[in-house]
Amino acid sequence: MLSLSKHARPLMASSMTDTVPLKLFNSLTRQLEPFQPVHPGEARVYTCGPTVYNYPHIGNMRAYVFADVLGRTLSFKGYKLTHVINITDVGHLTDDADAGEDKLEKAAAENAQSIWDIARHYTQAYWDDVKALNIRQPSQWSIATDYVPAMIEFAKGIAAQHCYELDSGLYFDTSTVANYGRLARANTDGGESRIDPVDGKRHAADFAIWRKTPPGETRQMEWDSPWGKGAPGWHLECSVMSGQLLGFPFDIHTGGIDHREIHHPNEIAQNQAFCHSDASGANIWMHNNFLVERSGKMSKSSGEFLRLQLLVDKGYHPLAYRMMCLQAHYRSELEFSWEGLAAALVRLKRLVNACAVLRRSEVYDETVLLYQTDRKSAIARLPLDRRTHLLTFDSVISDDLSTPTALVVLEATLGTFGNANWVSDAIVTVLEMDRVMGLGLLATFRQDLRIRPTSATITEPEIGAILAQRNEARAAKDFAISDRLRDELTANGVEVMDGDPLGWDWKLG
RNA sequence: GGCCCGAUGGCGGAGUGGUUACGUAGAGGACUGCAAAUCCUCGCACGCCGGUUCGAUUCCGGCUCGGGCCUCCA
Repeated sequence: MLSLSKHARPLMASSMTDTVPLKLFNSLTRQLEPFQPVHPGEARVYTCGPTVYNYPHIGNMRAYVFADVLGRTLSFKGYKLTHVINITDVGHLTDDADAGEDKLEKAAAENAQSIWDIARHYTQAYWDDVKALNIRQPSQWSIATDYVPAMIEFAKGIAAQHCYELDSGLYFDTSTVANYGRLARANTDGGESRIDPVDGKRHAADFAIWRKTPPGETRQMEWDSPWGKGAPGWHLECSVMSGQLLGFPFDIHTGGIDHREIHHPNEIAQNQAFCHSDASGANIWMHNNFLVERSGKMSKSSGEFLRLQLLVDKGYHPLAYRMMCLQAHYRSELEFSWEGLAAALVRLKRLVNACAVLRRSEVYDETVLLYQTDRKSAIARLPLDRRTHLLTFDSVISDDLSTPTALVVLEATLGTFGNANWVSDAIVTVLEMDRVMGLGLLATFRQDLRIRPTSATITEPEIGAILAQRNEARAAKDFAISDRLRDELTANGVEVMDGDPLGWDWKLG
């Protein structure tokens, strides 16, 4: 049992207007920093989104669960959140050199479809996963191809002072900005590259701002520009969309830790050039660590990879994966295993089970209504000792989004609501905490978590019929028949649970 | 070759200069016709070698192993 008092703040400071300061780890400084909004009372966040040339794997989705928890926390802390996630539907290369093939063009060629159809299809697949993981809709999805004219304007603005043109495109000279690569802490001079550099580049780290279509070729996605027909370099889009939609400087830029080394340093260089400033464009840069899998299934290039739908096919509710993500800190690597996913599902089931007691209360509807219409007064009505739990939760989540400990606080808090008179307090507390965790604890029923594995052959009506027969046999104390029927269900992957309102569940693994 | 990170119980994963979360799995008990579900209780760990210290899993150094980035990648 976690010691709640260890995290609790003195009640003296317990007015909800005086919340714990939010501290976040800034990759730029590699330390925790208090969140101080650029615009008072507001939080503007930009998240590097997916490239839609393939299905997202669950490792990709960890980044958006993280960004979601960040956004939810900012809302929880009372900031007016503007969150932008981009959809990259252009500008990814498959080859080593900057002049290589575009991943979308390649996918279109392999599938004999229009590149635009491919992008639409995988964008929808991504949005399906977003929804299934209870990731909140951002204020805006920015689609890269909608911003190509803006990208060209941006490039024109920095071209003279910071760029040079080669046959293959317009390149950014990284020596023209101060402290290039400081985010990555990379020594850009040392070492030998394993990659053949593009001929003519002034520095190995220089990158494409505009990629020209090779002479004689025509691409499905290409635009006219002062540097000829072609497509924008993929670093350009994030600078343009974040700057246009959030304004420089904005508060927080998030992405996977892989972006810390190349993409974000390049984005920062572009921002510096555009703003004529040494500032990076965002006050805080945050990076989530990877989901790792020992057999390397997390790499798309290896062919088969773990999709959220595969988890569902095997009988795991998507929120079990969200739970799995929340159990680890976003800056730690997280090891994926089916055993670990099963553990997360069981934990989620038990939490939902505990919350089901609250939902059956006669004060449930009115309490939820009160919370939804006037959240602040619903919280203000909590007795002081009850409100302390929320302060504890606040201090934990405000400590660089410590979701693993926040989960423990949530569970420990639920455990203290033993008295029937505290049900409405418990409901308000759970609603408030789940606002951040996003597990849908009071929106999900136990039966929602009972996902039919695709391998199951027996149908739900058949299960119901057998269970009815079994109950008859049990009533007649004919346990031989009763046990035979249960064995039959077990053989079909069904677990019978007599003392559980649900009655039965699919067996996993 | 360069840069960076990690190593905690069966598995996952927090955290800490001294009393070492939590989940899941496992054990015992309650309940059950018997199980399961549920509830209660309980084991189980800090990679190796040195150093600093009264005391190190926690700080420092070395080693081993693992991972990431250097090319698109969450």
